[in-house]
Amino acid sequence: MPVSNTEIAMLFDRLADLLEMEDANPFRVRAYRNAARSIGDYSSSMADLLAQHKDLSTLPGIGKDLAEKIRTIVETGKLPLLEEVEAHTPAALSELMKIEGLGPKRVKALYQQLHITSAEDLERAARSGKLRELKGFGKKIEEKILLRLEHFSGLEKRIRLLDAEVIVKPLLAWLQQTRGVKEVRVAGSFRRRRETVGDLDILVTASRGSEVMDRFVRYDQVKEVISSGKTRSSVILRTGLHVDLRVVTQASQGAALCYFTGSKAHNIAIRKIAVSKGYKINEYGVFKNDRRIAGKTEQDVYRQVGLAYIEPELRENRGEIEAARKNALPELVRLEDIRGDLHCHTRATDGHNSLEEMATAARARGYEYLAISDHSRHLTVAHGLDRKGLLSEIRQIDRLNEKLDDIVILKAIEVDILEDGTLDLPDSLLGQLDLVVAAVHYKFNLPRRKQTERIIRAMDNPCFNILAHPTGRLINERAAYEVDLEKIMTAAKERGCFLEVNAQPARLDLTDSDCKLAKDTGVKVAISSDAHSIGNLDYMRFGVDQARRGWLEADDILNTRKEDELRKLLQRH
DNA sequence: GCCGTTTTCGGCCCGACTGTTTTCAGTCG
Repeated sequence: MPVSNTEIAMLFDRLADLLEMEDANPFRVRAYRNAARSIGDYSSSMADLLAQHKDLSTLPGIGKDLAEKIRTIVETGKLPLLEEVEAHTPAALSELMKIEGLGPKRVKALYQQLHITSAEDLERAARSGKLRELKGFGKKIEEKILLRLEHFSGLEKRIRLLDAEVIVKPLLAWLQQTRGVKEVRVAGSFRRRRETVGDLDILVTASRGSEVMDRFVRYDQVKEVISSGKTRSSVILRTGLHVDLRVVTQASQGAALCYFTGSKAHNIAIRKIAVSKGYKINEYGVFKNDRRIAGKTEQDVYRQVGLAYIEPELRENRGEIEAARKNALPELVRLEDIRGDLHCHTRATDGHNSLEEMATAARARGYEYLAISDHSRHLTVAHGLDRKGLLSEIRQIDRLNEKLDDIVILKAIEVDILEDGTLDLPDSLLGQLDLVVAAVHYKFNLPRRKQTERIIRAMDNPCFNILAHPTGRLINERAAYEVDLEKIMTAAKERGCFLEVNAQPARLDLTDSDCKLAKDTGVKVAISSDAHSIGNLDYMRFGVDQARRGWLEADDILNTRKEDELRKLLQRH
């Protein structure tokens, strides 16, 4: 299997950790970290780019040296410089740096003076009171390290956006009730609508002397207070989620919101622009010679550095700044642009509600159409429909459509793509439907080329319209199957097919960068809830968020179309 | 190690909190 971008990024990140311990030039260290991030985020794999003879040094943060190192990694799986460094600085030290409170300097001291290379070594030394004797350490640090070690697994765990929403809601209500508090907002990756969040950044606008900090650390879900100051506090909740709270005054609100929304890479890029114009940006505003010239709103901050306003979902330093400078930012799709849902289930297979209940719920959301796409027979665990079952559902939908006059129920199916690329029901039957959603539900482990061929062969069938959850991944549960998405997107465009952004919070498949790839390829996508109950229809907003992160506009989305336009697009040529 | 609307050399984002210090280094975001 070719070396993945994630693996390359991990090697560079580890190299950065170890170099930091060796007191390497901090800017060189940063260059490796930037490269790791840039590569990890990139939508095409480095291996593919090299196979196509692309010049990697044109990628942001990648110069001649790093391009060559990437080539070596792809060709040999190894990074010689890292191996050289590991000869005198064990790779395991990079793991220790993940423990909160331990950075390069302290880890280096631990290694050089106490020969500690693992979490186990560290725990032993802390228990026997040896840590406090080191210079720069003390009793408190020793205690904290022991506390952190209890829950340290070495893996950073990010939780799904929906789970974060559930956790943050009561906390916001709790903070909102504090005297002197004007506004409470969640910033960070939560506001950028990333599919997972590692921690929560909450920004409170309050008058001076507000008690909000006291109240924050007294919240009954707080397990541990990490730090607590006048403007900034940090806690860990019982769920294990890390929450940072910052308090600012109204005059700084916009600058603070920018600052704490990030991403870090975006902020750094913005601040560099400010510096080149003779300004300084921090969380309190934009300053010229210590005089604040902007900061009340985010719009002010961007305007001051000569940029159009950038939506939070785009703030990843993936080209949005250049686009803002040229006034060429996309006009991102909004939830209100969505006219219907093209993938949902009923009780006929594994859904929880009846056809009529789903229709009523969709109408209540203002939709013009709803496609009922139950499973096909191969998916036995979901009681997939056979010929008879589907015909019965078609008749029921016809009858229901006669009764409804303000929403149209589209006849659809989520048909299995079989191993050989054929569809699970005969064309004569699929031809009677308004649209066909097709999906891979088994044989996830085919080699990349075979999986790609399987899906493209399925698209050759003129009944095929939309490829559901194109990579099959489940966030934090199951990796995507090996597939060449770029090839699939090109094939879909050529054949008049579409890809789905499945809006289930655990799927969000396509990913944000895949959405961008779809846009660049010119293939349109459907944002679909894949609802298995009436409540699930609201997952649509997560799909819209993901699409926005992928730069998609209303025009890039199939289900922003009116019914007649939608039907035209579903006609294969 | 990267990068260029002053630059191919000399810069590289900025502040808060903690603990161990007696004025600041380390870490974090």
